[in-house]
Amino acid sequence: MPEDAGTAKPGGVIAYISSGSASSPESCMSTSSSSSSSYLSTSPTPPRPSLPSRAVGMVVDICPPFKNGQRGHGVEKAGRSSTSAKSSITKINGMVLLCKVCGDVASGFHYGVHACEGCKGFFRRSIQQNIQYKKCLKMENCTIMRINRNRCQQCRFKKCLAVGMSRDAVRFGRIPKREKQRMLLEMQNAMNNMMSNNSQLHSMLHGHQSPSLPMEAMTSDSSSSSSSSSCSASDSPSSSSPSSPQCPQDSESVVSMDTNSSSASSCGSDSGEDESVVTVNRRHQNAFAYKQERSLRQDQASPSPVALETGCESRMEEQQESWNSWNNSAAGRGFQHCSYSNSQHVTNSVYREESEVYQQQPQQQLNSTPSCEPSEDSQFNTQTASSGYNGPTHCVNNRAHLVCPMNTSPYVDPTKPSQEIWEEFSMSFTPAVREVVDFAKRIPGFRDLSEHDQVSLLKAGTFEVLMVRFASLFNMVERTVTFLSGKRYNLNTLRSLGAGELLNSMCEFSEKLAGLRLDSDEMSLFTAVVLVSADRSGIQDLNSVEALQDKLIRGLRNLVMQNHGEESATTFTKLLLKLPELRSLNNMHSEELLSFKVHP
Amino acid sequence: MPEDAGTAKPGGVIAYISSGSASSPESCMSTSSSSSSSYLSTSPTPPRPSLPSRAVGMVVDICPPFKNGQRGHGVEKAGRSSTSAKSSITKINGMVLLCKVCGDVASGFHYGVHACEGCKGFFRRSIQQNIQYKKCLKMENCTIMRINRNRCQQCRFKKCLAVGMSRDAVRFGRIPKREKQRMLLEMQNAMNNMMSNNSQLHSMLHGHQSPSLPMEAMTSDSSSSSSSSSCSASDSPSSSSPSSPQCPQDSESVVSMDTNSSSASSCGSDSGEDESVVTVNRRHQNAFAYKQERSLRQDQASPSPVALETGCESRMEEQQESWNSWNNSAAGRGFQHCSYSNSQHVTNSVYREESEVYQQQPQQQLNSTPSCEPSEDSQFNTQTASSGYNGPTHCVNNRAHLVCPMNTSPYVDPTKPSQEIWEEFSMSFTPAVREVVDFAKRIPGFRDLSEHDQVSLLKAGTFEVLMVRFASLFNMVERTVTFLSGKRYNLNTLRSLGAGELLNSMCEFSEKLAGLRLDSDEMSLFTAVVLVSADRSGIQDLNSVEALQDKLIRGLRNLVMQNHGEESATTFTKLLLKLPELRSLNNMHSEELLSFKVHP
DNA sequence: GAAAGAGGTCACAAGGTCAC
DNA sequence: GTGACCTTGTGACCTCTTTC
Ligand SMILES: [Zn+2]
Ligand SMILES: [Zn+2]
Ligand SMILES: [Zn+2]
Ligand SMILES: [Zn+2]
Repeated sequence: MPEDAGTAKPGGVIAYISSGSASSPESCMSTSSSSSSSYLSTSPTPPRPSLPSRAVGMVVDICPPFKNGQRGHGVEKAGRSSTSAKSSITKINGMVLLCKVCGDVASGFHYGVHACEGCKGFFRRSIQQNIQYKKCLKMENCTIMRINRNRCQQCRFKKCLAVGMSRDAVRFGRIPKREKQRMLLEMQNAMNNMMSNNSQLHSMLHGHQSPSLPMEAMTSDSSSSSSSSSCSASDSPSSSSPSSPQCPQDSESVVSMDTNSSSASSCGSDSGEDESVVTVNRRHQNAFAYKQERSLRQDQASPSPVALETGCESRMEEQQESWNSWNNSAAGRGFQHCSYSNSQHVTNSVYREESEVYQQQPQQQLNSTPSCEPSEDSQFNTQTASSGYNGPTHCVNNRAHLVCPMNTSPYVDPTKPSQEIWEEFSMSFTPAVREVVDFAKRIPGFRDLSEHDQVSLLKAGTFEVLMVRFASLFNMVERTVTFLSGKRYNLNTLRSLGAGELLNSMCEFSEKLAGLRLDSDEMSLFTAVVLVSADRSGIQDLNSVEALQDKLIRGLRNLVMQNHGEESATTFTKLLLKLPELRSLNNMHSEELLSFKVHP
Repeated sequence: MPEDAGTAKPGGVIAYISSGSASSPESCMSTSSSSSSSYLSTSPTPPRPSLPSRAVGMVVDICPPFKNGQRGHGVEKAGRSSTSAKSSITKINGMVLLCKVCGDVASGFHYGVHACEGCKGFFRRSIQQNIQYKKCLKMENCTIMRINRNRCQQCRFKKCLAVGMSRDAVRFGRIPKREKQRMLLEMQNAMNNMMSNNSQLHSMLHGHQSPSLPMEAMTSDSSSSSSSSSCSASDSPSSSSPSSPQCPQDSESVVSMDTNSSSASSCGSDSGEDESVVTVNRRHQNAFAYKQERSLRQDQASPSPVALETGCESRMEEQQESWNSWNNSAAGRGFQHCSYSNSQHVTNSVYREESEVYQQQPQQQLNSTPSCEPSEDSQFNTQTASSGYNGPTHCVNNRAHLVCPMNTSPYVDPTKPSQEIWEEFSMSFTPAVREVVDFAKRIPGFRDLSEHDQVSLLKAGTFEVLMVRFASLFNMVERTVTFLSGKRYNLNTLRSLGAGELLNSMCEFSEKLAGLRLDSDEMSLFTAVVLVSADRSGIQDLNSVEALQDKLIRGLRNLVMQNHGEESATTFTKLLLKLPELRSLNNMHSEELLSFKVHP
């Protein structure tokens, strides 16, 4: 049903504002729009400038019981006069109202109907000047949607009338309270129905950003009649052409894709100077809290700020430190996801597999030597929090950032508050971090470094160690990535969820590393080398670190020389060359993490 | 991508319009460049009729925020109504937008993309009549530029689609404020990218000179409008207010070499945005705040290119290309400039010196051999900072960022507009970058890589190469650093000027590198290895790069084995271990550079 | 007074035109 | 065909009016 967007009947629709979406109010719009458009035609995403970003999380349709002529809804407008002056959007209790004519975000109740500024203006002009529009070039039944509303004036006007716009349907003045109340109830009802009826859809909706889309799909209104067909043929001369390029996969296009999506939105709201990551997190939460216009549920007092606080307490310090280092990375560039909306989405169930994979493969690697081996299963099977979320959504959501194998799943429930997501992620990877710390402790000589330097190395090197240690999660033969939950996901799926260049680089790296065919001892030693070769800024006793590095490297060389026969020299060299690659991955990773934090 | 901004994501190019007289002489360094037109394009640059004479010089970025609450428009069209009015040119805040398809001056946002009248018309015709163009005579990958856009319709149309033109992406009506805001930010971002040293690599590869000088662009703007308006208040606590010069003294401010970002202040212009400032605490000391903005999907895919119409008229066809690629970088962040006005300070003019020094000395070095030893002569009179600079103070000036040996002097005249400072810096290091490019071209096999990959490697590796090549500028025995001007500065002096951890790390690195006692051949080969070992994200043909790396490494190993007797193995290993260190330095450097850009 | 919509305004873009 | 101009809308904002 959603698929054939064609049928749209934007009826009273409601879009829910999910606070979760982007911390920054504005930013979000981007993603959503793309996704939305796409489902329709493959066509490129039409920009949705007008939609205030914070809008939308999901859209719900409401079908207002009364037909237009009626008045009344309780509503609030995003004050434009207000400081921030978001554009004026009409919402009710956090739900965004959509234009009944075209599905764009409504700016109010105009001429008896919730309509967008465009349709309002169009209608005004139409009636003021009594314009006779040129005849429709098609069958006089064009579907009117935001992206194509200007293509056929006759049909647009017709639609305006059809949905009830009329000069005498105007309602002036403030909305009576009763009216408002009633409306609210109605909406809530509608929402509930939807949710219960179609949970799947619901989750998909949550994944979407664009309001209009979904709703159209679901709109059950019988009313409009016209609809459907439209999109297709007529409009789309475009579809044929423009559309296609959209989902290009060639490198070039990929680039652009990223870009597109990444439009920057500014986020700096405040001045904070040097605050630690912790603070950052806190801020985000606040931001969210602020935004959560709707969800009642998440209001709980401020949750614990830092992700790390979640599970384990022991050794937190160090871990915390390492987090900091990750977080500190350079600039975060917003990275993006392209939404290939249309593409088929696969439910991941298909890829669902046993988790043994994860547990075993990797295990061996660090094991042999000093390794840590987490207590098998339990540790890694952290939560299932997400389990409930089946959302097969193809729709890329903002949080795609967390498409990380250290997470339990690449899918994110958009309805979840950001901090919760982070916490889960944190819980998921924390055991691994601890593993690294334990591993480090077992590296002969590591404990002899000053505590400060141990911490510094861990901070700088944890990611790199994890990368090596979990390289086997990236299976380039099957083109899948195994997450900590044990599930495997296809690369393409992950990409469609927002994974970008970092994923590619990691795969690249893993493949090459695997190609060196190290045995477990070598791998352990190499991992140790990786750790002590981590970025040294901040190290106090450089010589000691260097000495340790030297020692380990010699050991590694001997080991390699011993095991790899003729290729030994080459293999050793190649191993060393993995170090700068790891450093690069580390940087990319840091940026993305940071990016997530900035824009959860 | 990780490293510097330069990565690829289509962004927009920006050019600054310095209307009127080609006043800024300096900026025109491009002029000279133009003369050295590319060997590529044989034909002289065609005049640019359509472009208002003041056309572009280089592209760069942009600027300062205009005030918003006001009516000020971010985007203005050159009045067409006015008599002379050349065609309508869309500019934002003084920056000309360039056509995303061909690079000509854009006349507006057409079909979802900033495009020129030509491309707009072409696209319209194409979709209206659903024209099937004749097949491309070449490889269907013609580069579309203003001068040749009519040569291959198929490719032109393809490019149109590729950049996102589509009927579905049409945007009518006035540009939403937030949209404008966003564009501005993007431009800023683009500018920042440009600023990054990698910039003009592409053209250099072609033998061109870099078009521009970075930032003049922002100049006027900043001055004109109150610009950074917002910086103010909330955001940046202290430093921001231009009027009140401050001299931050906190230890924090003293951080990095290039940057001293500490007092970063974000200038979020308006509250409405969903901006959030993230403050990151990096490596203990350096704290900088930056705002990252990312919108998931914005409408127009990437920011549109803009051209600065400076006075100089060099044309940028090809350069445009490179710009595009640079700008493509991740769009995610939006930076703002805050004008810091610092107080006291001295014009560095005093320190200005001939550049011959740089030009010659260094020159030889990479040519045959790598090392450079600036020292020696009289040229290098170690001059102490104190000389003309009255405030050797510990008072770190905000711009301490540019305390970089690639500059001519660590002192910065605070009264100088930020862009001018950058320009000078740019002029200072550009030759060195060119040197790197030339060096790269001479690496056997490098030219066999695809152009894209050559550029990618250069983008990622230029800093690292420079670091190796100029390592000798760091004299750890005497504890001095020789700047490109030939002058030497004491480490402590530099620290007092704001250099921080990066400087330490660089010294560290240089010392260790020197300890390996490589001869010039080894150094050259090592430098080549460094380049081909640069971060590979974005590389298209990984295998080729790897093969080249392999070849060079073997060569290096042989050479080392031959020269270093017993220590050879160790030396070689140590050399390889320098690679990750370089990567780290590169990251730190990028961050600081970025930081400078963010908070000049 | 505050909220909320009708109408007005005018920055901007789609399309059409017609010398090249 | 091209693309500089022109004409005709469009729609983001704003002001003015009505209603609570
Ligand atoms: Zn509408
Ligand atoms: Zn129609
Ligand atoms: Zn063009
Ligand atoms: Zn062609």
